[in-house]
Amino acid sequence: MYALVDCNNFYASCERVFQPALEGRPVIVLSNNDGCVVARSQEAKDVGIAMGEPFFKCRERIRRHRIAVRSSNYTLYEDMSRRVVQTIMRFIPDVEIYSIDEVFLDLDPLVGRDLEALCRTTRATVRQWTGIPVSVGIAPTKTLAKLANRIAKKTPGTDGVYWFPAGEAEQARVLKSVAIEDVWGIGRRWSARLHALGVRTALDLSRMPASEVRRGFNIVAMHTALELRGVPCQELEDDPQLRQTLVRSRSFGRMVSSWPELSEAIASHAIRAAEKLRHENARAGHLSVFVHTNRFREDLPQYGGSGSCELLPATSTTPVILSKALEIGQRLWRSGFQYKKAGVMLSEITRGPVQAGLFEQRDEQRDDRLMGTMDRINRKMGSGTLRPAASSFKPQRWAMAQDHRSPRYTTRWDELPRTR
DNA sequence: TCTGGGGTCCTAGGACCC
DNA sequence: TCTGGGGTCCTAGGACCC
Repeated sequence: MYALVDCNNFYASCERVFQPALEGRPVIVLSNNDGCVVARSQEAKDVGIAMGEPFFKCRERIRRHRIAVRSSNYTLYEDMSRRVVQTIMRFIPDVEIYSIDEVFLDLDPLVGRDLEALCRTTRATVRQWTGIPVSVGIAPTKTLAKLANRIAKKTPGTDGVYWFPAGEAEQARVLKSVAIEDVWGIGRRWSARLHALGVRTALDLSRMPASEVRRGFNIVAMHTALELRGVPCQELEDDPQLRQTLVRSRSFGRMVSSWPELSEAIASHAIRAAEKLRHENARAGHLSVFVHTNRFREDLPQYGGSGSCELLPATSTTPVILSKALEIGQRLWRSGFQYKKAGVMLSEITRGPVQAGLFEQRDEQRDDRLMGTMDRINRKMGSGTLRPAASSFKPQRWAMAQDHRSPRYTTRWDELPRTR
């Protein structure tokens, strides 16, 4: 048996924990750069603010409905997420952290106990200790736990916890109530194709022959269909694997065209990517860099490109990654374009011993000591205290717009919440 | 004027091997 | 008229997720 715990309107709920005056009011949270709406309180959903809607297109409705607007504050959300998981683990220790606001739980080791009561206690405690409301779905497969969670959220009588029923007739009734596009793993494209085949609900998909799903779509879709029938195809992944890629990229607050400005943006992404890599105790064997213009500005000339190189030996040393990223960036840069976005991607990520390069001159142990020292100083004195000169020292034109950010209440001494 | 960022997995096809 | 059989690796593109 699996449970899925999903935080309700997570980012909006985080904002409310520290500003209770927002309770009962519509709240939205914007993406990086204050570009799009990425989270909405129930009240904001009710007045028709869509997920992913560009901010500038809903300004009028925001004013009319007195919607509270926040820039995204990932420092706060990540810390709140950690607190929610820790609280859950007090009750149910076998967890898979699926996303910033979702956790799968393995209930099998607790069999014999009153699982529903346990889930209700967990839910109430998370609310009490962190302030975050969550919903819980319980079912024999992950796909059904997702579906059950959705029902827990939408059905007032469930009080936030829903157990997928055991009886066949009852199961069919529930599956029939879920539209195919609301099934986990079925996106827009596949929904359209399934509709064309007359498959409109979760029940319809569960009744399709597995071989037909396999042939018409792929093995992932087949697993989804089987899981809807109660056949588990995905296990709990409680041992986090090493990531495969690490990307740092941003749209610019304003477009830039000069190489010095573009290079600063690339430099800051390379620096942050290398830091993140070291934080995960890993190294990368491949680096790529991309830049592109604003695709929405059809009146302007468009250009985009990417380039890459091997990192041999695999490394997490900032100066190495930075200088190679800038070399690639310089090759990509063309004058006469207005750039909107740049990014750096690290891949072939490994941990542990690395294959040395035959002709490499660098002293890697010295590099590691230097980076370790730099990271420790930055941890103690504040991020960016020590940094390469290639990054900028002043707020720049390309810096991210973030006009509505709340304080980092839980991670900065000078931003602690105050009672008055 | 303003349009996010970060991930995973699968498949098909081409290049190459013996 | 008929033109082998069995593999691996890489990449691009397409799907999905939050």
